[in-house]
Amino acid sequence: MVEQSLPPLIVIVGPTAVGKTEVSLHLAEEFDGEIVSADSRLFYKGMDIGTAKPLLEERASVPHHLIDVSEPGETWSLARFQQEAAKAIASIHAHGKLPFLVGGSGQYIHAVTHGWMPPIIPPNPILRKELETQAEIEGAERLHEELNKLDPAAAEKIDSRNLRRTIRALEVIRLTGRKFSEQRGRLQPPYRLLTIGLTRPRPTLYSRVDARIEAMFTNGLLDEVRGLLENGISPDFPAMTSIGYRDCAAVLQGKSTMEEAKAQMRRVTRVFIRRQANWFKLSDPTIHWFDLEQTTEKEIKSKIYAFRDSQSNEFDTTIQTGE
RNA sequence: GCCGAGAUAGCUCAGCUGGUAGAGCACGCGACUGAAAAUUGCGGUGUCCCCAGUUCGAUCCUGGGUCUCGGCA
Repeated sequence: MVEQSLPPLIVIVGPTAVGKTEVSLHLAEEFDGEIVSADSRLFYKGMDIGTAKPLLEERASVPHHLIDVSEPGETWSLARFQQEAAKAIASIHAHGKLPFLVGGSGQYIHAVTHGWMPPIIPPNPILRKELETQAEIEGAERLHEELNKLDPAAAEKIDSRNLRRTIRALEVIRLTGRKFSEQRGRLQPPYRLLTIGLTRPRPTLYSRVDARIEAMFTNGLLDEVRGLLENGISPDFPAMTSIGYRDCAAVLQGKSTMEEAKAQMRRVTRVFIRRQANWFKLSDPTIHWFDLEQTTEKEIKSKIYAFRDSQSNEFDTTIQTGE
């Protein structure tokens, strides 16, 4: 059996503020594991409070990967994450440890667990800017029509006003001369997977978020943002689209109040939680869900023990499921 | 107590000369293959404060009541 030779990977997913950090730390300790972060906001140095980054003390007990690995001015991407994550996982396997891929960035997790092979065309900022300008003048729909002529299959899958995705598709087509829809590949992931989903009832999640936002401010979120701005981190950088940072920048500039910032953060975080649920669905048969309001870590651990000792793919339905 | 304004979706409010109602936000559901904590599509919701009257028909007009807000006492 080919599958039996595949190295194991534990994936831990769930919405923001569900408690992934705490649980995954305990699990990694229990199983002598290391954590690979699958969170698009934890790469950046100096963005700690607003991103709810695991504390240094927490990271001391278990090795962490892909946290604090770049400056806030850098732009990450799906492909870069995929490569870095694969590297980190491989090195963990190489020294005989169990890797835990932990995070809430749905697209990034999927890329790993579903073996996505995005088109190999890197972003072209100049072309993107050009297309953005064109969209401003002629409207996003016009670009979408253009895409529809070049690649109807891609256009059908992208909402006509979704400029981001329309531009990416056009970018790939222009730079390769081939259709975008024909350049998205998919392989079997090279791991034996166990995906664990952590959840809590929405109302609980929402009130945890509210409490967390309050704590962020007491812990100095405004100072953190002030520091970033003073270091020349422009609010335009992708890293600054992290929830709360621009809101805090507005407070610092006297454009809004702290209460307004908090309220905005509460709203946006709730919307974020709902969007995350689109990637991690309770109905997904490949995810083993645990409601942290009513399960103990012991139950999760025994699931992982069973997985680790079984050596088979019985836990992993990803392989069988086509889509 | 008097005068004025108001009472419509969970919230803030819109509703032309009477034909049982709508926008934003919230909330729910979806898409996502090198910017993803990004970007984006779809959706439901209502004793139109209560009672009576006029009318073929009242959220809208008339009378009464209740409550809220402001001003004056």
